[in-house]
Order: sequence, then C-alpha cells, then structure tokens
Amino acid sequence: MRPSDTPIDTFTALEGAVAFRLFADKTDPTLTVPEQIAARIGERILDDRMPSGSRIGEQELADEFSVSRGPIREALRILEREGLVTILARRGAIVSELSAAELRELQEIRAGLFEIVVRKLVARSHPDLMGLLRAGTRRLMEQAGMPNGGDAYAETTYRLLILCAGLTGNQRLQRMLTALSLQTLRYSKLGLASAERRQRSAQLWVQATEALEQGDVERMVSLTRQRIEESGEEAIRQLQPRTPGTAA
Amino acid sequence: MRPSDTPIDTFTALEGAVAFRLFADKTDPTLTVPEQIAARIGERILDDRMPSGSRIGEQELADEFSVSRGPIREALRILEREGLVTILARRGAIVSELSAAELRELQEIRAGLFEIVVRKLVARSHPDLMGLLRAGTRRLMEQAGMPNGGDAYAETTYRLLILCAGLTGNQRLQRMLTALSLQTLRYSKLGLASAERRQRSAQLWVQATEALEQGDVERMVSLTRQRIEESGEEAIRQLQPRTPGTAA
DNA sequence: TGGACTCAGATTGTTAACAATCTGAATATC
DNA sequence: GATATTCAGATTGTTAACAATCTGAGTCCA
Repeated sequence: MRPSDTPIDTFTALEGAVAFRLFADKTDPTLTVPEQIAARIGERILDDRMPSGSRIGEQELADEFSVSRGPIREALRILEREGLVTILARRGAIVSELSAAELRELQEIRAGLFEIVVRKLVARSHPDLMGLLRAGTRRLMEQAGMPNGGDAYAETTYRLLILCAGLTGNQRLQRMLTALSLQTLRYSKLGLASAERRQRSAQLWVQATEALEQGDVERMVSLTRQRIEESGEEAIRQLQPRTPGTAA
Repeated sequence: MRPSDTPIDTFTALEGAVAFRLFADKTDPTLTVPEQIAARIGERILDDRMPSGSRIGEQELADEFSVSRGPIREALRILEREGLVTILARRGAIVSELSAAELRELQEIRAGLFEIVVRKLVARSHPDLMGLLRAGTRRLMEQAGMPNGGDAYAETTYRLLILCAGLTGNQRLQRMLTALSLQTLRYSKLGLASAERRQRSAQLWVQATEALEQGDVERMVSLTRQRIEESGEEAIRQLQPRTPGTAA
C-alpha cells in the first residue's frame, strides 16, 4: 500500500505501462504455444542460462516442453527474428554470438537511433523528457555503487532508453530500439560489471542530462554516443580472455 | 562489350556488387527450399502481383510449389521477418499493409538512419560519397522525366540509399536500411508515380548533394528528411481514394 | 605422422494425417 | 428488420514417421 502523498517519479510512472521485452509475458494464455515457448527460451538466453554459442537441439526442447518439434521450430524462428538465436541451414540453431565488429555495429546503430529519439523530443519540447531523464539518472546513480549491480544497472539503462523512445510516439522506432538493445543487453552487463565502469557510465548520463537542461543537444548526443561506445569497448575487452590462442 | 575507355560512374561501379534485396537470388541452389520460396513470393509482393492485404493460403502455395505446408510456413516466417507478410495467429498470413501512421513511422526511421549514414561518411570524409551522390542524382534526373517511370525512379532511390549505407562499412546498418526500404518501396512507387513528383524529388536530391558539396551537412540532412517526408505524404494521398466511406 | 575417406549415429528437413480453430452463410430469435 | 446462434466447410496448428543431411570418430593410405 503506497501512501497517496508519496510522489512517483516519471521513470516509475512510465515503467509500469511498457512491455520491455519484445516477446510477451510467457504466461499470457492468449499467446500461441510457440510464442510462449519462445518467451521462455528467450529468458534463458538473456540471463545467460543458455550462453552465447551454445547449440539448441530441437528434440531436447520438444521433450522438455512436451510438444513436438514443429512448435519448437516456430519458436526458434521467432527468436531468430529477435536476434537472440542464429539458425544455420541444416546445422541447427545456436544462441546468437556477437563478434567485436558486430557489437560495434549494433552500438553505433543504437546510439544513432537514440540520437533520433532525443532530437525529435527536443524539437517538440516533450514535457516528460527532462523528468524522465532526471528520474532515470537518479536511479542509475543509486545502482552504480551497489556491489554486483551490473545486471540491475544495465537493465535500468535499457529501460530508460526504451521509455525515452516511447515518448516519441513512434512505436516502430521503440520496437527497433528494444530489439537492438535486447541483443546487446548481455554484452552491456559484461561491460558494466565493475562499479568503476558504472560510475563512469552514470557520470556520462548525468552530464548528458545537464547538457540537455542547458539546451545543448549536440553535447547531449555526443556524450551519449561516447557512453554507449565506452561500455561496448569495455564489453569487448571482457570478451577477449574467452578467445583461445593467447593463454599464458 | 563495353569499350575500355568508357568511364563508369561510382553508382554503376558499386551497383554490381550489392544484393539489393534481403532475400537472396531465388535460383541460388545453395539456398534452402523455404528461402527460395520466400524469395519468389517476396518478388510477387514487391511488384504488386500480390497486393497489400490479400490473404495467403498455405495449401494454395504448397500446391503451386509442389511442396507440403511445412516449408511454406517457414517461407512465410522469413517474409514476416522482412516485414512483407503479417502473420495473424490462427488466422493465417496476409501481405503486409501499412496504415498512414505506420508509413510515417517508417519514413521517419528511414530518414533518421540515412542521417546516421551521412553524418558518419562526412565525419570520415569518405572518398566515394560525393561521386556516388553525383552519379546517383544524375541517373535520377534522367529517370524523373520518363513517362511511367515511377517504379524505375523509386528503385534507383532505393539502390542509392543502400549504396550510401554500404559505404559506412556497417553491414547491420545497411541491412536494416534495406529491410525498411523494402517495406516502403511499394508506397514510394505510389508517391512517385507522377512525373511532377519525381521532378520535385530529384530537385531535392540535387539540392542536398549541392549542400554537401558546400560542407553544409545540416542542410543536406534537412533536405533529405523533407524529401522522404514529402514522398511519404504523397503516397498516403494516393492511398486515400482506396479507403471506402467518402465516395461521391 | 598427416591427410583423405568411410560410415554409423545424431540431427534437421519434409510429409501427410489428424486436431483445433476460425469464417461466413443460413437460420433462429426478439 | 436487426441481432444472436448454429454449424459445416475451410484453414491453421500439431503430431509422428520418414527422408536427407551433417558430424565426428575411426580407418585407410601415402
């Protein structure tokens, strides 16, 4: 029971109304069976229970979900479309794996799309933008210092990005940014695993918000681009040790 | 046999090396059967043999391609992913149909992505950008005046956009712009059906190219945004008469 | 020792039958 | 006459068996 006099910030207010994952609630009974299965598999991919590159056998999943291979194949196609699964013709499906180059490409596009969002909202001086950014950065600063807070922090930046996109009213744009961010989320968590990186990220968020408060859109856009690039590069650095060949 | 002393413009030079449609050559034997079928169905959608909104029966296609319904379903999923087909749960597939609002959303994103492309190429002063734009606009001016040249003109703008995206080296960005442009292509053809509209469009292309020659990126971006918006609005106007309710 | 070849097991691709659901026309009801 | 109901036909969803393909261990050969 929330007392009626407790103020709710813009982030919290908008948060409740948005479906943050492209695939829907996995218990929603109006969904088709393949959609529900895709949602459950997607969840495992996102929380790393099914790590990047691991093979996905159709029969194994069919047995687990007590269903034949047909619906499993449909589910895998759905996940392929979301970018979480890669289907190799006649060689089965694997959990999608991004190379450093592919991650950089994605980050560049995400930054670009967010730039579109910000420019549009500023041009129309959307009334909720500053409130959302202030509430979002406040939450990010809280989470930046928490030990082992990488996942929570990365998910908050993910939500904040999507909520901003939602303010534009362009649903397609919001869905695209959601889809791309879902693909990079696992890597963002890697790049934001250390409290130092989170502090740095939060600092850039705050500076970007301040820039916007002063009407300096170019600086906001530039800081955002820098922030996304930095966390991507950190993720790539974290990824390197996994590459075989240069062991001590 | 092209004489060796005939100069080849940048547009022509780059054109040959690019797959302009997301789905591959429908006769490529290395493709899976569903991919080949998707390519053939996609072709029909793009040239309006299967118009927007028309139902797609699985059995009908299965009979035509001498295959069972399984591969047809896979093909439809591929086309759904490209945005050309909409699958309604338990109610079958239809050729995707964009509302005016959805078309505006798409055009806004296309303009935004192209803006990302241009800004990146300018920032790195890519050596082929101006040559490509000059050759492309020259070709557009030629096609603008041709009678019944709407389809050819729209396809040239489509190719020009994708070739520019290719110069960035960001393959994912190029694929996304290709996918979105494929979805709007049918509508662009509508919006560019009259020679007057094509002249106007070509004029904006030329002005944008000139702006870039003078180093004015903001003007280039603004003119491009305007051009895409105008042709979208013209397409929406052409679409209105099809809507029932206000007949004379 | 290095590399090509073979083949059995496992896995994906396809099929045809069956089950569940939807559509729309004919009918019933108010 | 307008709205709700019923129901048969058509269509999509699912299944299990069969076909085609791939993988990798073992073998053969230079």
